[in-house]
Amino acid sequence: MGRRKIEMKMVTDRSCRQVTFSKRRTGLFKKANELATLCAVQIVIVVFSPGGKPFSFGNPGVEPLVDRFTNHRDHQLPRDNSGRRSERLAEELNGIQKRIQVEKNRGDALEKALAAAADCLDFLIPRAIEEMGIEELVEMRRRLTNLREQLDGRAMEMEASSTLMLLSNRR
Amino acid sequence: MGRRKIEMKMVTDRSCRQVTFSKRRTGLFKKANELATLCAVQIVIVVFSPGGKPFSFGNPGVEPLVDRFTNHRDHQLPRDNSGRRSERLAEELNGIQKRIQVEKNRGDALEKALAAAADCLDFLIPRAIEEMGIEELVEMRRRLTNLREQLDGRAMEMEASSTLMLLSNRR
DNA sequence: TCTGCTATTTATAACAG
DNA sequence: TCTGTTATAAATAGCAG
Repeated sequence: MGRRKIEMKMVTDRSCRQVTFSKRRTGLFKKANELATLCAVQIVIVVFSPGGKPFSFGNPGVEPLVDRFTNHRDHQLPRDNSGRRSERLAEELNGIQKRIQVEKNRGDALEKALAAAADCLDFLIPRAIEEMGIEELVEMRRRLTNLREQLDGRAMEMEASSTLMLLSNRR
Repeated sequence: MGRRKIEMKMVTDRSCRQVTFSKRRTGLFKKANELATLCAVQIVIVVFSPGGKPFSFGNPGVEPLVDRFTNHRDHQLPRDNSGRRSERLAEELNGIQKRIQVEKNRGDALEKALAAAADCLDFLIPRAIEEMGIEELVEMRRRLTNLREQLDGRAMEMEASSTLMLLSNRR
């Protein structure tokens, strides 16, 4: 899909990897947005960057990042190419807009993460958690611990179905 | 990306929508898998089909659905097109294989869901849950309840950032 | 309804600034 | 390090069976 075909294994160069991550993350979120739009379905994605920073996409939720970044060419920051009276003013404005954009992005990302968390919550803990007593919490802990052990061990491949069956009954 | 360009709005025909969903979901999961492989990052996707069925992809986790379903063409069910001695036998076999396939699909789907759940778990509850004491569990419940209330009300749009800030500090 | 086939559109790897 | 461009690889819309 680029100038040449690439091997499907980890990109060794840090810098290239970061670039690849950014581009492909954008592409993935765009695809997710299209899927959500075309098929009217709910979707959530959470991905951690090579640096460990979380990025997320969710639908429904606020307008997807993708669109925001794809369609708003006219929101470009002012260039210092015309009148000179505005030079300093423009610079200041530039700074302010940048900060606003940063905050906006942060808010969007976190909101998406929250939506993701909530969806996961629904998945893991089907019924109202606020009604749980201590005993149930303990039981939940046991269940989650179990789940984690199963996963960490990766030894579950063979008996997956039985374990999974149990889990499935919770939905 | 197909024979002709399509409008980015909900596909009105039910049948077409289902097909589009299946194809694009596969594509999305493949992209996600590539991103995870190329950049060595964790990722989780949960999407609900038009029919409301959950599909999920997670890395790390067990082998992706995509590969499993993409590569096993040879597992097709037998057709009743040849010898007649085997007619009844074939029918029976057919039934059995169908049941196996159903169970396999079910297992695969659940396995995926499990992986997704585990990833979400990491997201919500960063440190080892098995070490949590009762007090911490209670605190966790409080936090989760809070989260749910925020979401259910959807009244959070404006003050999202503050709430979200809290969540973000957990990473 | 599901699987496979291509004409096309879309995503992106390598570059360039 | 970020942003934009372009040649090319990859995804997929509409069909066909």
